[in-house]
Amino acid sequence: MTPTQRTELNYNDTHIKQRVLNSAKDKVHVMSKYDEEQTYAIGELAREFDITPRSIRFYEEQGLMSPSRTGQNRVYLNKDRVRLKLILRGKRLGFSLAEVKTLFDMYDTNPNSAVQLEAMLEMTEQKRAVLKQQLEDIQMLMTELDDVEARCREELAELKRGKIA
Amino acid sequence: MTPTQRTELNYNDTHIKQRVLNSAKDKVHVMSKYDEEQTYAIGELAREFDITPRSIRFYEEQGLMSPSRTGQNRVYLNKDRVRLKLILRGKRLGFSLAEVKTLFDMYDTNPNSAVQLEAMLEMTEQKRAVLKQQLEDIQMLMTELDDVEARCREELAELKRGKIA
DNA sequence: AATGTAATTAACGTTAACGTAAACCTGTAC
DNA sequence: GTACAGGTTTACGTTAACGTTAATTACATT
Repeated sequence: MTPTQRTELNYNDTHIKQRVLNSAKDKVHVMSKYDEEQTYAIGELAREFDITPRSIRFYEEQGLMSPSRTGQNRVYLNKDRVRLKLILRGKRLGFSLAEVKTLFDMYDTNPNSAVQLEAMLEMTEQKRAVLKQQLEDIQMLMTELDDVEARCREELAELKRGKIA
Repeated sequence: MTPTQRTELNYNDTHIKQRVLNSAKDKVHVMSKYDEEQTYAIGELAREFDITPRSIRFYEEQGLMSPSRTGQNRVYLNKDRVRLKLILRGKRLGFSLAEVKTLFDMYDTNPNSAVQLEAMLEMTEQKRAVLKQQLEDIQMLMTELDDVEARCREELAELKRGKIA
């Protein structure tokens, strides 16, 4: 509903993902001054992603994020911000919050179990099928939009040439 | 949610449909044998598209379709079936029924007004933007799925070689 | 005549994803 | 000190898109 106003800043997340992956493993990680992480307040994130603080708190309540605290105030790190971004992307694709959560849970879980891995593979297969269907739908709708637009422009042209009016 | 268990038995109902059509007792129009349109009962459409009759009635209640009647029973023609298909496609793409309705309304409205045409063009532009965003999202998600899947397969292979377990 | 199958309207119930209001704390600006 | 901008929890309200009886009708088969 709200106008899309953000399409950039997608490439440098590769770093972040790396770090997420790493910091997941080594709990012994010692921070140097140079990788002191940036923090965000709930309002900042809300503004950045054009949602309300209420939504962010709701996602937490549903077990999709768990930011740290300063006293009783929530403090978000980069990994939280990435999570939020993933949540919103999932939503845009029509995933429910519950589905996003199970994806997160699988991703977070120790993947060194064959069962887990098999489950994960099955899940990705399913999603892939859904995505493929959506792609087809989108393409059909696009060409339909092309048609409609073409007809519109044509009729407009005729109107302007006074042929009808 | 319900497992798809029916894709056949759509052709041999023609008898029943014939009778339904005839008992409709055309007001003036006399049909030749060659332009008799196929008709569908609500249950048939429901089965074909794997939804419930309730949903179809709901779409009608929301002004998205207006099938004809035989007595108090709904009778669907091909155009209604097409409409239904469009509704479902819209839904798969994340459109609300209200949005689908406005699209239908615009499409149905006499397009010989410049205002209407301009509005239509604007609308298609907006939708196109949304679709473009969805395409990007889907592509990103696809490659992410690829990554996850690759990692899974790799770890599985290691497991089987007994390197870990 | 009785049974079964598919349809109908009417109306209340349900779930997801928040919105909204109330009542509260808390650090900084003036 | 006080105003205020931001944060907090708790809890009830809301909307979309149906689900789910219930009570009734009509046609077909046995």
